Amino acid sequence: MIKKIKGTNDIVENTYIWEWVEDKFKEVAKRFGFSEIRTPIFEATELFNRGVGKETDIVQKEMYTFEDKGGRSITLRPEGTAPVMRAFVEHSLASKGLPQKFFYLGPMFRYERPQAGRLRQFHQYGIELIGSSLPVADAYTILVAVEILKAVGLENFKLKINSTGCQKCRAGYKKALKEYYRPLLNNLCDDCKRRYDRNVLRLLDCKRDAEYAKSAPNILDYLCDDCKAHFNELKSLLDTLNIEYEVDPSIVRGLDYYTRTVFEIKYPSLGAQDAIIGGGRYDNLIEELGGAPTPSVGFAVGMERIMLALTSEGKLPSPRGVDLYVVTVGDEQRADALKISRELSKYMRVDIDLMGRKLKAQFSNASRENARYVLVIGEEEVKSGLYTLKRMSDRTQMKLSIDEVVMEIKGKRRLESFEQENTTFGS
RNA sequence: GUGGUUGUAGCUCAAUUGGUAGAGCGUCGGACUGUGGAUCCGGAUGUUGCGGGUUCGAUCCCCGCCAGCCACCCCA
Repeated sequence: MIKKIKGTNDIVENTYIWEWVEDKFKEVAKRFGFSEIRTPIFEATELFNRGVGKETDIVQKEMYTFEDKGGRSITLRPEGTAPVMRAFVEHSLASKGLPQKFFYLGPMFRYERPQAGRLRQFHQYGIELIGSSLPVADAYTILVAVEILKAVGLENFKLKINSTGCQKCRAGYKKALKEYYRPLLNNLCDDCKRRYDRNVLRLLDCKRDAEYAKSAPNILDYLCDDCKAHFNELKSLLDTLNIEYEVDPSIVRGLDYYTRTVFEIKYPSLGAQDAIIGGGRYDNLIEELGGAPTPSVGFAVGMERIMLALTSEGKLPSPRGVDLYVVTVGDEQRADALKISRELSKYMRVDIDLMGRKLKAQFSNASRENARYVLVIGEEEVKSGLYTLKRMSDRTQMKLSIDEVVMEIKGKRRLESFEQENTTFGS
């Protein structure tokens, strides 16, 4: 048997839940003035080297990179921001006026050891607010993130924010960090020893050496006046919105493009993979990709993790069945049933027996599919043009013309000519 | 990539110191000849994850691989 590739997933019985979540997300984003952007699933490798950063784990060890037949180095997108920014630059979208607000939704690829909530092909939903450096843009972005979680019914999440400063103040902070860690170097784990030279900031979120991080210098003490003012205003805007947050100086995030604001939303009961939303500000990214300097903010939501959170909270929607299941008494009515199904499918969701089952089995099938009504077609019905319609919830039956069937099911009005039988079968 | 753990029917799980598989649920059919979720009865389905090894004999022991899960790394 050929099986799915490690770290991938078939979404088969839960597609309706995915649709529901995706619809909520799209709806919220649109309500806040964002419109959808769709970029390719693969890009030139160089985009991520430059955009995400050569020293990040994503680029170092997690990318699905291959050479195509033309000898180009191609990479399956590991995240959504760099491609959106590439498209922004490529289509000169700045000329359409700023800000530009986009949302995206789709599969991302990272070569990692799979776990619950961590797949090699996973799905992210994200938004990008391009063009504004004001703290109100950060607040707006965080607001949308929170609204999205609320829209799907999630409440037990925690927002953590931090500022990583700009290039100016970060330089001073990095220096202070190095000084702090230098005497401790021998006690650090191997990874941290490596990080010391490559990216000192990363030392802060190491779980093994978390003790040292506690008393390390705090980035917030090193922010320049502009960055400090930016961060303070963001906090006061969040306060105004009554959005609860915790300032956590250990949040540095693994992508190199972040400047100033970074934030994470965690859902603590998920275990090790508890980050359901991650985002922040990237004021240098577009310039890095060859565009004019354009500040941006955004975030990404992990769809699989949202699903896990919804499941653990029991907030899953129930599947919607068909409105009407068409049933035939004998084989002779099959053609009529087909014609009637075609007609009624113009007005409602319809299903029909395709297995040649007996009447009883057809009814079982209708209930299993949560059909609201069953339309019985037998000899009498075909002859009279009045069909037996059964409302499954209370087993009420009535004899109706096709027009009347539509009106009953669509619930528009009740006709005088309805001939209620009120018969109940079975039980 | 590192460490640990698990892998039996579609699903959840059984199988006494190694003697070559069973239950519940589901599915299909019947009791019910034009009526569903209940009840009763009956049928079907497994190369016990894959490949080797030890053994007279392996679901059980050993090795390798694959996959899931947990933690690390890191992140959504």
